[in-house]
Amino acid sequence: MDTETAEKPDLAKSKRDRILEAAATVFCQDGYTGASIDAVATKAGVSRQTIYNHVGDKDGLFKEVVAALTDKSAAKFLVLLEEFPDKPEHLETELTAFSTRFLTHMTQDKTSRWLLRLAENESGRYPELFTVWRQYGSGRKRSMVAAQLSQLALNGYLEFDDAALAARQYMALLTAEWRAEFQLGRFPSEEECAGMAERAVKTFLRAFGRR
Amino acid sequence: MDTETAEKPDLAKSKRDRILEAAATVFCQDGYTGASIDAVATKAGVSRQTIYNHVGDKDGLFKEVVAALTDKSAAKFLVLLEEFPDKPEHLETELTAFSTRFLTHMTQDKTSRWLLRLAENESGRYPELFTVWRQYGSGRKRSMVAAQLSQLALNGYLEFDDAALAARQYMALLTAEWRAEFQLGRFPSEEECAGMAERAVKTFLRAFGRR
DNA sequence: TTCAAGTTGGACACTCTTGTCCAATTGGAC
DNA sequence: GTCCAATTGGACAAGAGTGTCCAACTTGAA
Repeated sequence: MDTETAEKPDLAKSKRDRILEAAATVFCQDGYTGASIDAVATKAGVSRQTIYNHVGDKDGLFKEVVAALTDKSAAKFLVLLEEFPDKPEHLETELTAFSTRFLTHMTQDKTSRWLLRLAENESGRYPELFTVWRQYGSGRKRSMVAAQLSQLALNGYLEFDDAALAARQYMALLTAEWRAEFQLGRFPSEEECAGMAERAVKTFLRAFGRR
Repeated sequence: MDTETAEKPDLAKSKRDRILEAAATVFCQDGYTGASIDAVATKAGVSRQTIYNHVGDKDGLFKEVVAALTDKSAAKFLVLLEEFPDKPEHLETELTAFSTRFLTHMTQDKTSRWLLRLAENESGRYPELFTVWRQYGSGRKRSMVAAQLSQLALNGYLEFDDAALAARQYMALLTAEWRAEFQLGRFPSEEECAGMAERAVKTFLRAFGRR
């Protein structure tokens, strides 16, 4: 109360979690070089030494953060994917509903946004980071989406030659407006996500829907 | 010859240009915080003091770089846009040809790639940088593309409700594969750009081409 | 030649960061 | 209460970066 830290020590969580969470924020905000261990320490409400005890050095901290975020994000996406429509009654409606949840997750979920930012920003410094992210993160997601789209095609809802390409284009359309407009600090509300998803799905179905 | 600098002092250019060019490279590679004036100086083949004489301080250097890149990129795009098909004989062929050049420019031209990277990475530190870039850079380009697409629609080649949305989705489709696959250091060859452009245009026309 | 402007490299003070060390403190298990 | 491990805060050396100062040097023009 008397200290000036308006941060969120957020007790109840383990020190380790608090460190990783704070580190994710700081890394994403300031980049690898700009991030200071001290900033992480104060944000986590922890002494600097404790961080060194847990993760060794700055590199270790960074890698732990990426690993943790990757796992978390993958788990969440798996849950999300279960709602992908199999044999929809109204394809457009149901695909839009799924897309809305997907986009909301990508844009609002801290984990996903952090990971995306880290992968895009620090890929120069950590080439393997981009590779891993592409393989386990976006790549894995895309191939899962491709599988779902294939099923829809098999069931006669869609028409395309290349499922992987369709999945890529689906995701590009879904994030088109977000990338152009929001990207920076602010991020879209759920209503805005719904609008973007609706417009993306409409175009996607114009291209790939059964004629 | 006897020095170990494998860099490119690139005489003949004015000192100022060499400084800005080197600074662009370093800023994009290492980010704002990670970039050091010394690195810029040696890369430009110039003494550190000279940089301070020209641009004041690090902030000034950064802003000069962004301004220079913005101007350069805008000028190049204007030239490029003149080749956008007005009344094409074969829409798909001609739109693909333009898209190939557009994508090649975006992915291979150092200026564009640097600017895109800077805008995406440093928008946290310089919110107005993202704003300016969106307004004069990507936003301006998109609205020009939208105008061209409107003309095609008016001439009976395309069908859509919202030209701005169509332009956004066009650009998203165009860059879909690049964002997913390349992004990092490596960038696509002209043949790869042609392939990506072809696939993007095909989908775009499936969605918006005259039935 | 002489002058002036630009340039150079080196030295400098200052700040910030990393990573280490350590003595003091805490807090839970027994 | 006692013990033990984790934690804390502070001090510290080493390194890197910024921005300033300045004396020496180029270079082209008057």
